[in-house]
Amino acid sequence: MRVRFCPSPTGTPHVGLIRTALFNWAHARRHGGTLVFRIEDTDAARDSEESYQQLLEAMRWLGIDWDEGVETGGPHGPYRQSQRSEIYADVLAKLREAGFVYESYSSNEEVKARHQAAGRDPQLGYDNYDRNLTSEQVAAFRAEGREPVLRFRMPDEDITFTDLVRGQISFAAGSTPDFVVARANGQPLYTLVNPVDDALMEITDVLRGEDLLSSTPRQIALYRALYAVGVAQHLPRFGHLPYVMGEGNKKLSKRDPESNLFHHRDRGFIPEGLVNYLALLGWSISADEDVFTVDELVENFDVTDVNANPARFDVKKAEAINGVHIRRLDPQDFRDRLVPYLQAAGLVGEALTQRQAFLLDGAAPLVQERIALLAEGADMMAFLFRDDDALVIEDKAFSGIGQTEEILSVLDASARALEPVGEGEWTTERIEAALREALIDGLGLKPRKAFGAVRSAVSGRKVSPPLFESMELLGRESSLRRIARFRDIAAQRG
RNA sequence: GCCCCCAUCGUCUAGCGGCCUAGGACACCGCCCUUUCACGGCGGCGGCACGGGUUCGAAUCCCGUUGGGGGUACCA
Repeated sequence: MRVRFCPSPTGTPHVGLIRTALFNWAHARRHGGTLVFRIEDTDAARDSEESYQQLLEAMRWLGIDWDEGVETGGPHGPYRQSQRSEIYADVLAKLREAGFVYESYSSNEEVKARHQAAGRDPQLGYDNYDRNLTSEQVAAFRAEGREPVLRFRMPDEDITFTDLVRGQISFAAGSTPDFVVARANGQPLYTLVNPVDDALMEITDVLRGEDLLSSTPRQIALYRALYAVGVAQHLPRFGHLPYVMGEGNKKLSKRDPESNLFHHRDRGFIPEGLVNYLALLGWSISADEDVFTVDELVENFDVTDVNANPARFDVKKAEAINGVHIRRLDPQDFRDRLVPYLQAAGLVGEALTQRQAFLLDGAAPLVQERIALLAEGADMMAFLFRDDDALVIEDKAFSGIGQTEEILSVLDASARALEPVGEGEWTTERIEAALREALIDGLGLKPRKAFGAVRSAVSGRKVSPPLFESMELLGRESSLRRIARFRDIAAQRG
């Protein structure tokens, strides 16, 4: 089995595209097949090197590896279509010689005019007019300086195939007009190049987006012609994967940030989580479980189980799945993965200082259970990395912790209780005991209220990692200092 | 217009003629746990688009309707 993923490098990687890559990969891996990674850059106006690099980055980040193709090479290279011009010219010559392809001089306007003159719907596509031009007509067009495109002559027969995900699909003879395979300047188009390379690279299974479903009859007809001229050995199987939708009933747009794979990475999705979620778009591993590993995906994936209907990308669910995978991470691994997010947030530099490493080591286990995205984790522990006096106190930190008077008394009692706790005994247990005695027993407060003010003082927020643990990490001096500072701010606030 | 695809809770799905008074997950709403937020546990809300067939029996098969999507390029 030989499978391929062949994106054209336009724009930043779209989650729908990556899902296609993932399914192709899973399909190949499941059956011990070969995955070919080819780049379809035949449209110089739209393709970019940057996009190509992003494609590589996306694949590597998610662990979608390929056996043959760009960067890795293989027996059927080159794998960038922009470097395969001679091959296409050669195939085109064979096709012309065998009469499968002909010169077409009609402009769109002329086609439309002919439809109108004949009383047909002008919206109809190409009318196959140039199929049998006489040599005089050709000479006349040439004399006008017109350059012909090359069209493929569609056979006059129904085309039926069995789609791996949709079952049997038929297109009636005549429903697909002759199509252009090469521009007037000789440049071959996707319509030619895609099946030609699939044939040359001996692809057996074509898994692609639903948007290409209606071009399949052209593909199959061309394949038969390629077979006739000795370029193709056999027709591949086709499977058309459903769309990934956005809000409403629209295909997830490239302009929608959610369509951007890297947007999700930046927010803190981990490959394990995103792969899991992406696989859930159109496929499921079982009736009552939807969290699984890549290995489980490979073990269980079957294209014929893929749903034919489009799936909406649900960020909430994606995050929930990601959260489960984050919790499954080995603590050390989780800690390490947080670093880039701490850096992106400007909380730490290129290399961690000893103090920063200490804080991260201590805080990572505290946040691992409570987040769904890595960026959330960095954000939640941000207060530890700030200077005491630079800590931002959020407005919300004042809500739900009582009136000013009450806040001050809680803070004063806390400070009094904590002062006697020495540097050497500054542990979670001692801090909790001291605070409980002073606030719960002493002031008779409910825990919820009692620790709220201290939390706000220490973290500047209403929500934080566990308080006593956080204070131990922060240290005695910082903790007391923050309590004092918050007291001042609260007093001033009135 | 024409061609093609699709149709189960709000969302992703299980279901391939009886196991379905339709199962799970996310979201949402309660409750429990609890130093906040989470996690975890328990419970709730909520769906087979419609109409005809076929069959002893239909979410499942067939036809139609409606609705959605895609194609109809010298883009891929």
